[in-house]
Amino acid sequence: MAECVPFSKGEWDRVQPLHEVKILEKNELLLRQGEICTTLAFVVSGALCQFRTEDVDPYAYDFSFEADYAVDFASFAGQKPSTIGIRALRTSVLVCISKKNLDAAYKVSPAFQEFGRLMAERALVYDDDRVKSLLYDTPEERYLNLMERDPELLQEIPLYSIASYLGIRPESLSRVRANLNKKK
Amino acid sequence: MAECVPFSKGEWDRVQPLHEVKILEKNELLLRQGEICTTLAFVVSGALCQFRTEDVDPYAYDFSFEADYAVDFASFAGQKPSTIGIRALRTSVLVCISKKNLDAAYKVSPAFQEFGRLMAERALVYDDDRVKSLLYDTPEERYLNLMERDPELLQEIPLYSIASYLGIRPESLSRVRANLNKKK
DNA sequence: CGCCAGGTTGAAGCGCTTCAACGTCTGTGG
DNA sequence: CCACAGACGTTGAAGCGCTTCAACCTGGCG
Repeated sequence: MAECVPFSKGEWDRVQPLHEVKILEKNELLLRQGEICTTLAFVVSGALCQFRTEDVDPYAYDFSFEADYAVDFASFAGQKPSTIGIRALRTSVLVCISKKNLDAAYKVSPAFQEFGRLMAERALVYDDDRVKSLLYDTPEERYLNLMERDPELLQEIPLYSIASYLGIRPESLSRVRANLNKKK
Repeated sequence: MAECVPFSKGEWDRVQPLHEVKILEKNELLLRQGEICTTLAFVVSGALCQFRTEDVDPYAYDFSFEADYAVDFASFAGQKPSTIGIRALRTSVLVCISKKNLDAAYKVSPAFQEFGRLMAERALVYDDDRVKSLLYDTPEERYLNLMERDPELLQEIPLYSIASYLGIRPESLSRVRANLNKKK
């Protein structure tokens, strides 16, 4: 975490205690849909998914893998009710910081400001890609891209969650996969 | 610009000269697709659109209205060729800062760091909404939302650009609109 | 064993696309 | 001033891809 930004020793000592390590078992919730998201979680290991419960099937809106952040940012930044929940797909180790502590960290550490900016920018590039992918790529292409990003995912979470991330129905994903098998 | 972040007088004096005001006439390009995006532009007035030229029709990927930023962020941050172009939809007044100057500004001003972070976070919430909208909303709903955000847009840019922003073909948008007229 | 969750497959339906024709408006040149 | 061309939008008809609904299969588990 500290490698990419030049923290001074003093800064790091003040900022580090504001964090908290949290371990989530598989299927445990980091955030319940409708609650205010008070915690920003950095995924040290494991994987989480953000989902909506309105729909019949648990609807996966996004995944967070190692070195990603897991958060409903709109809820966290604006301190308003979240529109999604967050659940651990596997046992996951998180480094968490509360909204209050994060604001405090930003106050005492310019380097942490920079770090926060870089993280937001990285997330921005990711979201940008996702928008492009939803606009321009076929479900099959989106599926192949996701598999490339995390091949193990397939072994651990139901296909209907993957389908919802891709923006299609489970049955359609099933056919996409059948098609890919035929091609090979 | 300075209102939302506590710039000290000295900081602001050092950062302000790094910016440059630019005026773009209608249809003038801020960025040509394939070039490296070297400039971050804040839209003081006017409107721009980000588009791809691969497609037959100019494909609008996103719009930038007043108080938005116009930039291919992936290209700007990574200094690699852009996948989109940026064009003025109307005569637009921009406050620009180059990648080099922005990095310099971040170095001399912690308040500017914070400002940058807040801007990235705002863009993040926007992109997040867009992803949700593409996943969950119908083209008709997306159309109504866009019209609410900038009703004048309709008068100034071709419908086929709006269609591509929504992720549908011009003919489909035409039918959506015909449908809405019938309903009223 | 029997149940249930997850996945696949088939058939029908629907929404967006594709292609083609036509309408309208605007600008341009004879 | 009219004629014509080109850009933009609309409309119709056919096609295709994803959805919907229903049936069925499989593996895990009480």
